[in-house]
Amino acid sequence: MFEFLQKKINETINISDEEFEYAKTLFIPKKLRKKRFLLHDGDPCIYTTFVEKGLLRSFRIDDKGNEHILQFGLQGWWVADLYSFLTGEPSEYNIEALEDSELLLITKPSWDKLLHEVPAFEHYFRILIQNNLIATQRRLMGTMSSTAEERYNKLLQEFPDIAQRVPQHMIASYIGVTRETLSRLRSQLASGS
Amino acid sequence: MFEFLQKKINETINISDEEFEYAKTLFIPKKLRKKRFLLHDGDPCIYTTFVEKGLLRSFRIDDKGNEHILQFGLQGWWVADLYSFLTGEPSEYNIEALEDSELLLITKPSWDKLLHEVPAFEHYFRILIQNNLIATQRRLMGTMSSTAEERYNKLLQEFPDIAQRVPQHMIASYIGVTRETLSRLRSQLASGS
DNA sequence: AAAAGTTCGTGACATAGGTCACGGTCATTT
DNA sequence: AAATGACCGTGACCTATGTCACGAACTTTT
Repeated sequence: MFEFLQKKINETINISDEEFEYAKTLFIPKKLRKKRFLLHDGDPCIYTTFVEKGLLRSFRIDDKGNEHILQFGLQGWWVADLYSFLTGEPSEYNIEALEDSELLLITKPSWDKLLHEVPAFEHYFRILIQNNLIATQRRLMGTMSSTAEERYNKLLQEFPDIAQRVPQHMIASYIGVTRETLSRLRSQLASGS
Repeated sequence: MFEFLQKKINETINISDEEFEYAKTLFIPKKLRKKRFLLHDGDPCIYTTFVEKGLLRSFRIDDKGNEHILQFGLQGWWVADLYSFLTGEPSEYNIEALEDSELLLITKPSWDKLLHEVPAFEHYFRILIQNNLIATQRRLMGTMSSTAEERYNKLLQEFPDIAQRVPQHMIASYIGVTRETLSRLRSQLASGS
């Protein structure tokens, strides 16, 4: 159950076996079936989640009822609504399993404890968040300077198998267009080249 | 020269006077006059910058020659191209002073030293980056779900005096529209309400 | 196997925002 | 004081993308 977490953490920091054994006691394993929700908007996001297996998505529903995907959570990724997790405020996001998934949950109090008692974890999460910030900044600049087609290609490059694993309308809502626009774009790409 | 830095840091963490005195030795004070560049794209971003006074902007120029502003750096803010700073790769961003500014620069080696030797700074930067990530995620979702007018109003709300301090075309390139669109939007707002 | 829901394509049309071009004002430089 | 360049508004037109509507294929449920 903890294999992937250990592997991922060891990619960035060095921790002793005892430290990892301690960390393990703070996580709550959970299986989540496809189409089930881990978080509904309006509720506070009380866990940060590590994806051991499966696939999650976090998304927002805007005033007009349109979905916008913030993140796909593949194996080895962390998923949460950070703001709600840190403040306890109601979340504006939903988190849903797109495949049967195996998750490791950690609550805010446990997370605080972990970061405080094992400084290597503070270091680990700093780097994790840092990389996430870089990626999010890139995506932001991409939405401002690239066409839908360029954003689509960039997504396929980053997540080569995502197009096979999730429905097209979710890909559309990740790159920030309607499903119709993506559909036309794809048929152009198929014929054009 | 270090008043604002100390104030800002004390807002999030508790550090002793000795720790701050040590930190001070790692920063390089620099005055940068209006329109001067701290970083040109193509060069590596060798400093992370704290704005003691003045105003910076970091921006990218895309393939078509259009500018896109990633960040306005007001007093008390940190500015850098994080990716380039961390990896040493050439930056795709420019950093320019929009007003005569007083800055505190820290190099990557000094920054690493600081975070390693004073754990409170690791904690401080984790929280800083975390808040930055939350803000960037919000801006990303905003560009996908809001109109140009909504994004403009949101910017004015967040930085009430920015409209007086920077030219309109930079505000346009921050919210992701052309200067013409912003100009029309503003004249609508002026007449409409 | 039938029914219901989900996914995807596509046509007709609407619209927000981009592009190009011009002119006027103001600040900065010489 | 003249000249140059930055800044901003605005008209005419263009284009990418959104909206609405319909139908077909496929999947899941009963």
